[in-house]
Amino acid sequence: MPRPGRNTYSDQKPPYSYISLTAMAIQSCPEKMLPLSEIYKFIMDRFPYYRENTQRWQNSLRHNLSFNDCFIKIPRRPDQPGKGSFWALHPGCGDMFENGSFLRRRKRFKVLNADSLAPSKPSDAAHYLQQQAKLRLSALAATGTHLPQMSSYNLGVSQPSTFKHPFAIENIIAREYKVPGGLAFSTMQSMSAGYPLHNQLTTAWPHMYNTNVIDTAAPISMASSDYSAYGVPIKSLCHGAQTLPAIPVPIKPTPAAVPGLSSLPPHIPAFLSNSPQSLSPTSPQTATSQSSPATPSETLTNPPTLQSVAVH
DNA sequence: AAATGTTTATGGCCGG
DNA sequence: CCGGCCATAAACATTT
Repeated sequence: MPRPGRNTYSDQKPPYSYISLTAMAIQSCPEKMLPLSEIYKFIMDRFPYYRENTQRWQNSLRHNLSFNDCFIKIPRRPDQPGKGSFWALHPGCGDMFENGSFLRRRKRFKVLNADSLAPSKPSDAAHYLQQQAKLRLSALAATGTHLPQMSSYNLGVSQPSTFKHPFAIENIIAREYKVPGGLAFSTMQSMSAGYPLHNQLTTAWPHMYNTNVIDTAAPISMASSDYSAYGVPIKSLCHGAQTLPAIPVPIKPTPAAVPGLSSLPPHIPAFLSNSPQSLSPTSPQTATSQSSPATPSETLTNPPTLQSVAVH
C-alpha cells in the first residue's frame, strides 16, 4: 500500500478525486490561489500517474473547476500577465474534507444565492472595498511588527497540532515543504469555518514563498481604487451586484436558481480581505484580525457568516 | 491556434 | 433502488 505522504504512488492512480487534487494544489501555495497551469504542474509533479493522458484528466479537472462551487475564479490584475484566471477555494468550503483528509469529501459544497445581501449600488460596493482596504492597511500598520507569535493556525485553537491526519495536506505536500507551525488542514478547518487566512498562512510557511509562488514581483497597490484586496476588479464585482467583494469573488454567478438560499454575508470579517500579494517573505505580517469582530477562536464557536452550505 | 472555461451527458460506484 | 459523488467525454465559448 503506497503511502501518500511519501508520494510513492508511482504509476498508480492516487486515491484522490480531482477536487481533492485541486484543493491540495491550491492549499499548497501561500496565496491560496493558482492558475490552471500551476494546478496541472502541482499534480504532475507529485503524482506520476498524471503525467500521461494529460488531455483526458486535464479536461476532467477543468470540468471540476467550473462545475464545483467550491472553486472560485479570481481574475488577474493587469500586472499579473498570463493566461487564465487564478483558482481558489471558496472561503466557505473549508470543511469539505473530513478530518483534513483529502480522501473523501463530507458533503458537496454548494454556494447559495443572496441577491438581497449585495450592495444596492455599484458605488456601494466600491466604497465598501475602499473601506476594507483602509481597515486592512491600518491594521497592518498597527500590528505589522509586533504581533504575538501565535503560530498561525494554532492561535486560540485547542486543536493540538501534533495530530496530523495521514492524508492531511501537510503530509501530502510535505515532500518539499516542512511546516514549522505544524499546520494541518484539519486545524485550519477548525478555524473560521475554513476561511483561508492568507497572511497567517504565509507567515507560517515563509520558506514556501519563493518556491511555489506564482507572482512574487507584483506588489499590490493598496491605494488603487480599481482593485480590491484580492485583485478583483471592482468593475467585475459590481456588474453582478450580487456579492460582496471583500473575499475572492466568484466570477460565475451564484446558482440563483436555488430557492430560498443565500450566498454571501452582509458583513465579512476584515481579516478576510488581507491581500496575499501584499505580503513580503522578509517582513511577514502576522496581522491578526484587529478590525475583525471575531477572533479565530471565537469564530470557532460562531457559525460562519458566509452563508454557503454543504448541500446533501 | 492553443489554452482556458462552461456546460451537458453518461455511466460507475457506493451507501442509505 | 435511488440519490449523491465522481470520472470521463464532448461540444462548445472565451481569452491570450
